[in-house]
Amino acid sequence: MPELPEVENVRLSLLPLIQGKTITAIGTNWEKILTGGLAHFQQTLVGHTVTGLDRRGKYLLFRFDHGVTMVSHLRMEGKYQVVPYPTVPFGRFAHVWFTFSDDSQLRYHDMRKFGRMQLIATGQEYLVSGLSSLGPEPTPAQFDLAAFAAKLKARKAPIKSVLLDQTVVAGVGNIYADETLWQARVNPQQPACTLKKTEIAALHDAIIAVLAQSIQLGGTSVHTFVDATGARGGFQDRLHVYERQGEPCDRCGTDIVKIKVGQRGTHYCPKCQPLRKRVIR
DNA sequence: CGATGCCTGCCC
DNA sequence: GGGCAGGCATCG
Repeated sequence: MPELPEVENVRLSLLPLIQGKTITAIGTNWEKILTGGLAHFQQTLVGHTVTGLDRRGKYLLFRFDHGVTMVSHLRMEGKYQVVPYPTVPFGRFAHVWFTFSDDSQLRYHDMRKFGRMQLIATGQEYLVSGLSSLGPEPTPAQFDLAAFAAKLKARKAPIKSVLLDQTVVAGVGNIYADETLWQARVNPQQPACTLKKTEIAALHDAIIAVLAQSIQLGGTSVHTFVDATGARGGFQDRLHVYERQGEPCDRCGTDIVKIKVGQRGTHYCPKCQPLRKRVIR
């Protein structure tokens, strides 16, 4: 499912539904999602109150009143929902549920069971694998152009693969990698270390702009994404290349093509985003 | 680094 | 039945 803009919209929609609520029970039918096991979650969280909900990259950070944070990653298909009563029928893919003292219930749905939750002391989030080495948030204040350029210079891999590396910049996934490369007119297979200074700057700016615009529009619902209220996003109507193979490029009319880069489906315009072959002699 | 596993559904 | 799907950890 979700890349940074989708996770941010989950955060925005979910926070008002759970803030100030106290957990009275926790259940699961797929314990593997709960790192450390169900009993650990019950012992740590029951009787405690949600004070906030933060996000870092694609990770959600549920804050509790006793200095505990629940780190939650939705991976491909994870979704949160809040129902008013525990008696509301469970969907087939509800795998974890948190009951609150007002009888409402937070439910985690995950068709593919890839998502994971784990508990950590607030302030020690850097110990969680994935969060420990996460790159900067893609915002003007956090995402430094010179540092980005230095990271690209050190990598021979295709730029598309490097954008998916969360240690380079946090929150870009398969949709936004393709979209930001189209915006910056960079070929996804171009070795990262061969990008020109102007291309790096264009890509840096595109990452900031595209993700911010998608957050504003509620994220991208091209497959199944919905926020905590069940609302779809709006950015799927602004996609230029993702899953548009065979359709004309919005800039030049050339057919968008789909290839594989690092085992991931990759969409681009062969005319606007030409691959610069290394000049041999 | 690239490849594989984790899961289930869907589309060909 | 095979291949693919908004991701990441964990191998070699």
